[in-house]
Amino acid sequence: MATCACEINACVLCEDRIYSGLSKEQVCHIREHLVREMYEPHEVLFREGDEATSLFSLRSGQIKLTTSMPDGRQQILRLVVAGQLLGIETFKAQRYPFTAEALTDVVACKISHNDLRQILELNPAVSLRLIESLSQQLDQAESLIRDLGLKTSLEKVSSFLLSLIPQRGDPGAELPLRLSRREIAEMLGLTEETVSRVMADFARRKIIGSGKGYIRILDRKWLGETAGVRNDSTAAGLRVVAGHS
Amino acid sequence: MATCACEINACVLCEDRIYSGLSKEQVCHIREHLVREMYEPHEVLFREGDEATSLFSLRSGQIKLTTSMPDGRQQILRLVVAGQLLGIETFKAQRYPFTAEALTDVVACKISHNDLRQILELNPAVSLRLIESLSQQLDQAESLIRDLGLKTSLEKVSSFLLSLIPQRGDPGAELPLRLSRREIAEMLGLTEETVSRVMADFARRKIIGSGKGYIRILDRKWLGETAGVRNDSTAAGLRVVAGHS
DNA sequence: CGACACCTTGAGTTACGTCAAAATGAGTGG
DNA sequence: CCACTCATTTTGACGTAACTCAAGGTGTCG
Repeated sequence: MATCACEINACVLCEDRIYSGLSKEQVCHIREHLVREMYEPHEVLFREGDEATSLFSLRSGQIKLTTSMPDGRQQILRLVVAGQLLGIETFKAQRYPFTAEALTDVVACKISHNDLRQILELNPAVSLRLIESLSQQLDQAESLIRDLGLKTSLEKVSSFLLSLIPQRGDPGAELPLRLSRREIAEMLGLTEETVSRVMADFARRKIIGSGKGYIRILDRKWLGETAGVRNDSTAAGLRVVAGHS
Repeated sequence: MATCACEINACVLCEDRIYSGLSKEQVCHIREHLVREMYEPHEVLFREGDEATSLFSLRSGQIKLTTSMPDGRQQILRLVVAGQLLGIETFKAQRYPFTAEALTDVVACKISHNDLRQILELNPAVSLRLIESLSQQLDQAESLIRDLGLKTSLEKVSSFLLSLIPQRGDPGAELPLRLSRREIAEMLGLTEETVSRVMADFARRKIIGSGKGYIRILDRKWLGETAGVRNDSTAAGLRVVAGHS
């Protein structure tokens, strides 16, 4: 146990509990495959099109995944937060389909596809966790598709703001906002000017309070209705329930 | 064995090869969990918001997954083709986040989450296949996000048309087009009028040839450039795949 | 202090949506 | 076969949400 290269316990691949049933030697053997890496804000983990041999599990910090067109237009595909995986898309593919850039200080575990494959064959519990993580990511991606495909700028920004609310914790508290207007725009398929206008409007109407680096949700109900959300319990999924024949 | 309820061999969960290493009794035991179901065009497998207990593996046909806003706006999230899974998003969640509707005659295998969980614990190989399938779906979803977020109507339709080209087979051949203009629009975040105009324009410029129920790609290179396809990979997102039965 | 990145606001433009009407085609029944 | 309906597609004229371009404001850091 003491000889493990990766002794941390805060990411999908590192958690103790998924190794129940394995001997300490086996656990160490697995953990030896994990390489711990650190990044600074704006540091790039890899670029779209780079050859992909590994995937990451984010221990702490935040990462944005972006894709861009030849002329420079950029789209944020996902924000990766602590505990989530990153790059499983490449489990079969050879190249990263997006660029990964740290938004904050980041600690991540890196593991090669081959090593992961080995681990999965050894331990079904890890597979289950991986499948759950992937399902959640897919769900999230579909939610973004919904936002991009059929919402107005007002609705998009509302959805975005709601997604900032943590699952647990005081919903009325100040929420840290790490993304610039430009980045919010790149996430929602808008321009930074439009995002700025909408948020200024929301602030004027006391729907949100905003300061530098943070925002505060003042009228969650209104945001929910505007975003087209029916069931307001979840913040991650932004579930839309159909009422329609 | 001969007593298997599901003797077919054309979906992720049914393939022989993933059961290598298991006894015939075990394979039968697994397959007993699979329920084979058939659907007609326009038949709905389940609706957004329905309680989710099962997932499906599509044996043949095509299914569209849609989500809608309270006022009726609709977005197609994905087209499911033979061999793909459907509804793993609900592996943890309780409700389907989209409506699934058959576009053609459909044969699918249905399995409950619990049964699947049991199978996965028994057999790591099935997990691997599932993870690969999920990775591919995620990749596809991200590609659609990219199209929706940063492309113009021209670029969107180009991407879509390119996605119709089957991986194998004559690229210049007539491609069956099962989707209506409205459905293409719902996929691309456009209106049916815009799709109609763009496609009429393409036809006038001899970029495609179009007839009822099919289209023919005449200038693939131009479409690729317009869609902003990166040189070494094809657009994964709007992969529809020409149907066969 | 100046340099620089970020945000806001305004005025003018445009890509796409909306509304409306006509054209086309498939299905049905006489 | 034609006559009918009904859904889909096309085309046109017009409106508008969001983009573009431009300028000015605000905060941060060396």
